[in-house]
Amino acid sequence: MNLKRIVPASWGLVPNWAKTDPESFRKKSNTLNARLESIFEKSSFRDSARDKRCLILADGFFEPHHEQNVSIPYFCFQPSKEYPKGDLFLFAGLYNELDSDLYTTTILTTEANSFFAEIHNKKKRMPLVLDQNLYLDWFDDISEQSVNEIMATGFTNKEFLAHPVSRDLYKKDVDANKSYIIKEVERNSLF
DNA sequence: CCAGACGTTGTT
DNA sequence: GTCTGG
DNA sequence: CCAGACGTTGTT
DNA sequence: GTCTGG
Repeated sequence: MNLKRIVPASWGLVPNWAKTDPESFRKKSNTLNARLESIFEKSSFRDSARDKRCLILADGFFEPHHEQNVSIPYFCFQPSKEYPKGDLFLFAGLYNELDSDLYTTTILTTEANSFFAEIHNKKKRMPLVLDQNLYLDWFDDISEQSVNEIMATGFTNKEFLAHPVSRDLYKKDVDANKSYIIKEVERNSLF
């Protein structure tokens, strides 16, 4: 049985071979996300895909919705009875240890399901939000095949909601956690 | 073969 | 360290 | 996203 | 026209 614990990690996985100079690695390579279709092939992710899988806590995220050549950010969240404005969920991700107790991490992305394809209608990708029933399996010492199986089928069945938010989100240095940012904006919404 | 990348997303 | 690109 | 390529082979 | 690279 693996030990699981919640630890802080910096966003942007740094693989072992780049540990000597993480800053220059991150300048050249954006590892904020990893396409799950290729994590076992990419040199930056392969080692972590084998034995450093993790889950990342969140209560919402933004996806761009394109309409008439303009991008409108949508706040996506998972309401529950207890937390109608957005309950916690877990992204499937990979991590690596830079130094003792200093971690870096990345969030897996996959082809959007029908709900997220309507929102993220250009690239049609979405983060892999893992089904509760697979949290433990994800940490196990499992084969590449099993990992692929979990990734292919493991997106949560719980309902997501989404609403448009201010384009201020795209301004430099804006704090996406400010309440006005996640507030729904008035517009002729598709949803 | 050797040099260079190694990654994803899409606003300003 | 290993793969990709020229 | 926009600018630029759009092709193949593999030695010293 | 479409893909690739930055």
